[in-house]
Amino acid sequence: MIDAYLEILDAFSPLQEEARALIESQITIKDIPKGDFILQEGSVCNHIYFLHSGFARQFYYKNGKEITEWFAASKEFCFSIESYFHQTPSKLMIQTLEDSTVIFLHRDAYMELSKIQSDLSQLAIKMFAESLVFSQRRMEHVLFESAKERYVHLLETKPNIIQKVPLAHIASFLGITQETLSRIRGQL
Amino acid sequence: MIDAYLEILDAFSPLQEEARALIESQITIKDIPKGDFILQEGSVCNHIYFLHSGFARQFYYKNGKEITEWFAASKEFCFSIESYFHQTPSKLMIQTLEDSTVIFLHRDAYMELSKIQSDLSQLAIKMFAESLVFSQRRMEHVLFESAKERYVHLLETKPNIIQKVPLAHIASFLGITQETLSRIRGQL
DNA sequence: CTGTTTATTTGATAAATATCAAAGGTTTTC
DNA sequence: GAAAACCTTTGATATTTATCAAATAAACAG
Repeated sequence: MIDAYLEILDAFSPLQEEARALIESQITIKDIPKGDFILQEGSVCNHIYFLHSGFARQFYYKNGKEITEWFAASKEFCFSIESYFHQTPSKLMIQTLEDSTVIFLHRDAYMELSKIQSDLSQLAIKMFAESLVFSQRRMEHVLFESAKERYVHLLETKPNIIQKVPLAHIASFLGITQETLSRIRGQL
Repeated sequence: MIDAYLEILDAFSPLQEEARALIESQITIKDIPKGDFILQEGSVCNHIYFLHSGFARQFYYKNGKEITEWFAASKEFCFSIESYFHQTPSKLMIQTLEDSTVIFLHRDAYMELSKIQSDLSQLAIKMFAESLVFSQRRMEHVLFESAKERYVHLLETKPNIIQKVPLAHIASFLGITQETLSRIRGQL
């Protein structure tokens, strides 16, 4: 399990033996049943989470409504960007939608180690850079595409999400109401 | 001029003498007259730009229309995230709106130095992390606020931009038409 | 199974914003 | 300082999406 994890990290940025050993020393693995929270509202996000298996949803409350920010599928990462970097209580919650196995990489330990092991700092740079590019692209979609185009785009790039997740969650992720999404579906 | 620049970097993440000297060895300074491009469409973004003085606009073409992505005021940074990280031709252009003095920090040199000098890698992590938080916040505004709320927010947080920049540029940044923005202004 | 909760669809209407067209204002330029 | 270029406002109308209300459909618990 840990090997697969290290391989995925290595694909972001190459890791030598020493870096791998340091990461291994700073992770914990937990089984989290369906419906439980990986990250709860109000607690500080002190880890980067990796879903070895399972599926999770990241969401928060805005004017009393649940807003889905994104999903994490098997072999993907998630964390609360703002809470992690600013060390503030998280508005974001991360909840499993299936029984999941999650690898926790501890922030402070990692930060310290990244100061003395450059493979680790290069990995962090690469991961945050990719998140930035992703965030940037999503912004373009939200600004310039209609609800229908955004839905079709999600359908094409992440069909598994649409199968697994209730329509209301997808609608809030797309920034539209569930009624509108239902009508869009009807047109396709 | 370089001292002020190093101070601003240092405020992101502390830099020792060695790190400062390495940065100093990798920067170039250029005066760029009003209307000239700091980054042209199609070229690869190989630097992080810092406006020592002046003012610039970042924009790209979408369906034949200019879309303003953001501005860089005096003492601020800019670059094309996607071109810089993926080393692809830039869709984004950065054009000065006033005579400007710009400090160029070279990417490859910086990346190499950051492998051997941890202050530099920590600085990169901090800067990209801040960009991520910023990008995240902007996403929330775009998803949940009306055109009017977004304009008021910009007015409150960056009044200088609204003074300096033609309405059409602000409208495209906000993701609305200039007619709508003009009507919003009329209501305030 | 069968009732109960939860998720999805449908309908009627309202609000926000875009689009197209044109009229006024400002600057810039020679 | 007049013409040209550019920027901003205004008006009429169309489109997209939200909102409120209700009807189905699907999933779930006992």
